[in-house]
Amino acid sequence: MNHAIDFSSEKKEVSLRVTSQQETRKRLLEAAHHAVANRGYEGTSISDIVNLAGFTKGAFFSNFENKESILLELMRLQKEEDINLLGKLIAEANGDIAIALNHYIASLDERHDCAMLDIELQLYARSNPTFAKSYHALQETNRVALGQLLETIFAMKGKLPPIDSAKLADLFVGLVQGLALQHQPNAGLFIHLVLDSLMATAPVLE
Amino acid sequence: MNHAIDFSSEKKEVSLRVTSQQETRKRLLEAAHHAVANRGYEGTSISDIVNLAGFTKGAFFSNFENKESILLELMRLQKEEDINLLGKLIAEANGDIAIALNHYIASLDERHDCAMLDIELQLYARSNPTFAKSYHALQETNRVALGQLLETIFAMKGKLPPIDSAKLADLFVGLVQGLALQHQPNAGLFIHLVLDSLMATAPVLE
Amino acid sequence: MNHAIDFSSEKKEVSLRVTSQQETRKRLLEAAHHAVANRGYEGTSISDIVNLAGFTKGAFFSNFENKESILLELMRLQKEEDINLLGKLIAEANGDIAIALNHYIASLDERHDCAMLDIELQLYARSNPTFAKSYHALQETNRVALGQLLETIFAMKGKLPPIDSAKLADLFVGLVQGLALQHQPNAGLFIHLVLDSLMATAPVLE
Amino acid sequence: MNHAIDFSSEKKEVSLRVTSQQETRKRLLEAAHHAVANRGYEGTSISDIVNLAGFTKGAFFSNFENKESILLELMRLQKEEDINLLGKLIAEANGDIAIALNHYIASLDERHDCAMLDIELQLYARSNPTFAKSYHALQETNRVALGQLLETIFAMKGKLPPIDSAKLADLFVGLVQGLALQHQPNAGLFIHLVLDSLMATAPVLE
DNA sequence: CATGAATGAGCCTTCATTCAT
DNA sequence: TATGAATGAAGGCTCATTCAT
Repeated sequence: MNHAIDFSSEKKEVSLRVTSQQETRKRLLEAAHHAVANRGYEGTSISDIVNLAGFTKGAFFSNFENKESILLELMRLQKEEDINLLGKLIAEANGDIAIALNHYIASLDERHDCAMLDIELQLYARSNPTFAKSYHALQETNRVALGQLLETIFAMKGKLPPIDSAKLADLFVGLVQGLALQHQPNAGLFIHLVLDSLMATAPVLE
Repeated sequence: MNHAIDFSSEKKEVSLRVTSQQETRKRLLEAAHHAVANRGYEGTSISDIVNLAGFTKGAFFSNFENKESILLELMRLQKEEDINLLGKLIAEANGDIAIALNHYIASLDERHDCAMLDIELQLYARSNPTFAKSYHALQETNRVALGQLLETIFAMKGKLPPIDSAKLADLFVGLVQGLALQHQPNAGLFIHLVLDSLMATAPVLE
Repeated sequence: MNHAIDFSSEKKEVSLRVTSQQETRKRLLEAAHHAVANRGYEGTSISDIVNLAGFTKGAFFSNFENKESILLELMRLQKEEDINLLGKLIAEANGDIAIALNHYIASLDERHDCAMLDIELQLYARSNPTFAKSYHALQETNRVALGQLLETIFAMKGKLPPIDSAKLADLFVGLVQGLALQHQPNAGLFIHLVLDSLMATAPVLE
Repeated sequence: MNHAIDFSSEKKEVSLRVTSQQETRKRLLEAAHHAVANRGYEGTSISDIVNLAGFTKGAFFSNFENKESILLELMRLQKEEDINLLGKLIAEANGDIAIALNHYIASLDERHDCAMLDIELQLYARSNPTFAKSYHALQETNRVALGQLLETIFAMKGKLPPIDSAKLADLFVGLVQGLALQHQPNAGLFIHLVLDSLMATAPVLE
């Protein structure tokens, strides 16, 4: 589920290859994801995106209304993917929720671009109330789901989270983003450490 | 030590007042600090800065070589201030290091602009290796100081940090930045919660 | 002979109906006529035209070589129609040429789009000598016909036009276009007023 | 009062010459006047204007907020000039109003660019209600002044205008613009012809 | 023939930077 | 030193045109 793209493909190959619009759109989104995660929204020009994707500017505007709209789309995909990933990991864990969490944390390291994109989305939301509204609405879904997952894990150990589960999710997300910002190589380890000690010191359930 | 500026001062007053070059420079830096923290580096134009400071573009280029150099200066001041603040709190705590930490955490909420600026500095470092080098060098000093402070606090409770003290500082800083990014109102509380549980579960010293 | 088009027809109906190429071409021309008359040549995009006509861009380029060529065609049709209208009115007037002129003037109000298109054609001719040549050639035919009509009318009142009949036509056309430009609601009245007073003060024939 | 500019000056000379901002603004306005009159508003790019004036695009935006605003300014100047010219001619005529009118008509031939600009302004007003409002407000002043002038001239011959004086002005302006559109070399003559015959056939005053 | 995605030139505009004052 | 007009390189976006389907 890593977003690193193989940008080795040449423009020539691209124009020879039959690219359906869906394919074009997907490639533009991938390129935008990569570029925005690495250079920021303002630091990424539409030229950057289309060059990375192997297209020209016109292709961008055939697929997106304007620069902001690709960020909105990126946000939707990102949040959707986040939620789906969490759901899938829980489902696959077959009841062993701890495994789901382990996998989720492990995936965070592999999805550094996603964390950076999320930071950019958050920053962009400052300057755009409409965008902020969409962002926070989607974020809320994720927050609740993650909160429930964490609460369940606490419960499995017979513990009650020390704070409201949604707030616990906030703390978790904050930690994840802050560590991503530092390119912290030990992010997963740190997160485990924090969660484990929070769990160890949490009050016993009932 | 809050960077909120009083922008109520009128341009007229400014030109009447004799503004030494030092004063001009300081005001430009304050304005830049505020603007960059709130709108990002790319989102802040030199016009924004000089308007906020009550000057014109010429004043900017009389005091700074270019746009990037004001960010470098901002970074130096920011890191210097961070280190000084920590030192001062420790000194003022009169041996009760825990109080120093409490004050430091309490100050984080009041210094949201600083946290946001730090995030911007971190992001800008991505695109500029020279800048990155300066940034990380200064950051390292802070990291070590903070690490030692944390280690001392653990020691006072007879505990050994579960990870290397510098890494503990990384974790701390990551958490602080991540929560700032969210405008998390419970940031201080969350940080205390994490530190307390880490301390509680840490191995006993010796 | 008004060019207002019924744009209520839906795209769906269009694609169900078998549209011969002639039909497609005609609809595109009508749409272009309307759009150019109301928004100007530069202000009308090919998208505007095809949307108005219920087609897509491909249809446009299947029927016209480029954007300019539809204007050329529009010009041909416009001038042809002008001439035919004049001829028809004269024929229908059954010898009473004054009635023909009255009808012609009355028709001007109904053909505001045509007058506006003519203005656009005239303006476009500035920037395109080839186009200008075609335009003026066709215009000349009309000018002569109109001049003869006016001369005949003067003659019926026993008068000689105060200026060369072709120039009289220029004056007439100028007045018509200038009033169209203003969306002058009294255009017909003004034209009659001018013609009548010119006729009243014209020298007696022979 | 002709707007034809000497564009022979080279860019080099310009940058050597001390150009005050007022001078720059004036040159840009002259260039825009010329370009818009000859190529239309849509057909004139900001590049065209600044090249003609011997500046770069940045100079344009240092002097005008955007492309539309230079047109607004052009309109103000144009209408102001129109009104002033009329006023001046009347004043200079020393009671012989007919001379004022003669001069006014004579000036029309020399101010072809102004007539063409006015046509562009009129056309642009179609697509911009705000602009249209300003335009028509200014136009109204001119219309009334011109109407009174015409009425006075009729009165001097002991005649009453056959239509309301403001409408007479509309007719006059319409004729002027229509003839300008054709680049009619005999415009002045035609206008005199029309006015004279209208006057000759007008009802006697009282 | 018609579709509509992609191209690419060109447009309006912003903004860091220069420089004469 | 501070001013602010002018520069010039990008950037976002539009649109006539092409072409595979």
